[in-house]
Amino acid sequence: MQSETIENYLKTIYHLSGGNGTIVNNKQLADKLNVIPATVTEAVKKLHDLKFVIYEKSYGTRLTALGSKTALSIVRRHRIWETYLANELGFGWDEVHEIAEELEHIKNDKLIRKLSEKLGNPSFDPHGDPIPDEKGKIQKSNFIKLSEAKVKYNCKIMGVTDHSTAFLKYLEKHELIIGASISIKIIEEFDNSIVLVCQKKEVSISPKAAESIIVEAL
Amino acid sequence: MQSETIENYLKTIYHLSGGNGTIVNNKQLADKLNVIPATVTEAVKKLHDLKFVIYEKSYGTRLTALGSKTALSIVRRHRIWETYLANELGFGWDEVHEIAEELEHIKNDKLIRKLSEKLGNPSFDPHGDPIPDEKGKIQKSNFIKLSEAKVKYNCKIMGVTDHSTAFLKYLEKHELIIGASISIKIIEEFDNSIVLVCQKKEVSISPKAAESIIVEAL
DNA sequence: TTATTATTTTTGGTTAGCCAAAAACATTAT
DNA sequence: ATAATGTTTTTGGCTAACCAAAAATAATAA
Ligand SMILES: [Mn+2]
Ligand SMILES: [Mn+2]
Ligand SMILES: [Mn+2]
Ligand SMILES: [Mn+2]
Repeated sequence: MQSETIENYLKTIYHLSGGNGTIVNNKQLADKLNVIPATVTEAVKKLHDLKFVIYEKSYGTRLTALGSKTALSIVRRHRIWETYLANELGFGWDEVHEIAEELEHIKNDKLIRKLSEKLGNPSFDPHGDPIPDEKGKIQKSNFIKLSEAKVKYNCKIMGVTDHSTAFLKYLEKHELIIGASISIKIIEEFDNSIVLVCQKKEVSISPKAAESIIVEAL
Repeated sequence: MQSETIENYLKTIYHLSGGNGTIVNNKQLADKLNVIPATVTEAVKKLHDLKFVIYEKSYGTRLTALGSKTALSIVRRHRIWETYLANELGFGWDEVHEIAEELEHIKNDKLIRKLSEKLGNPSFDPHGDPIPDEKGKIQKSNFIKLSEAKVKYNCKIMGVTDHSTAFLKYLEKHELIIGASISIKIIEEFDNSIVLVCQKKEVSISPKAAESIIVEAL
């Protein structure tokens, strides 16, 4: 079985490559995993030997089919746990990521299946991220970034791409939570800030924040 | 924070010493932890340096107050998870131990508190073992081994001391589950086997099995 | 008490994961 | 094209956990 370290590498490569097989470089991995690039060099060599990635010296690393499948199963475990912690145990969406970061490494298929069933086999986690199914298939959506929405659009908040506590707390304060309906009132010409209505209240959102909010245009 | 290895040592020392501060020797630990005695020697030296145990060379090891407190919190996590897996996710009592063996190492007090609350702060796990509270206090009971029960006793099954799948499956087959009411019909003179009635059916139990069943005499 | 057996410790060695510093490559700017 | 900068690799070294084999202790049997 893979170690926790290997699993964290695979998951990180998966995320950095944006889900498709894009090449990832050592610096990016080193930054995300809080190790120095020399450590990454060693690690990706090993992952290559284990057939999880193709590592081309001084160039970069990409997942093989095996690596991709493995990464997806870790992502699945992570997001099932996040959903479980939020929906069944009442944790806030800003708290679940950290705990899931540990729980994701428990390798027991039956456990994940039972959790998933209890949750009604959800396709999205509390941040709106898709949960791969047992085969690794991800339900794809036609969601857009809030920053791409136009004036007068009516949208539903489906997720966030920034998982920081600060950001999530900020959203909560304005009741900008998953599932909330919003309508775009104004997009300021000079700075692209967005004025929208949510729960009958007007809120102004910076373009930076709008970049991190995922919505479905209705 | 303590590593998983250290936690497993502490928990094992706790169990081998029977909960009180009895001295444990290297051979016992080596057997339980599936390592060789030389490895244990190194480990207990380290645990001593960390103030978790008192290790006396060539003699044995016992938990300090700190070690005991730490061990108790691991036991608590283990048993809360076991209860959760059994009661909320529908795992069999023969399946929960193995999974809890991993889950017990997730150190998040809030998580354990939430799980415990959801379960109604139980005092006993699916095997009838007591769950220490946050302070490490164990609710003590006046349970006896079934092998100590006398003829005509009416009892309630409260736990088991053998957690093997084989044994638990055997009990299930005879509907000898936690909470079941039984009455002792006969205790055979020549081999101490016990004939009892459970769910209106007569069952004969070997003295070895009776040693591993914990009951409350009513 | 001496011999035998069991347990414990010491010593030397391994592997996984990490870092620091220096050297080798690549990329970008001038 | 050359210099400056950024990235990657190499080399040497570290710690936590493990094992094997040999030496030292302790416990038990003769
Ligand atoms: Mn992780
Ligand atoms: Mn998520
Ligand atoms: Mn464990
Ligand atoms: Mn138990």
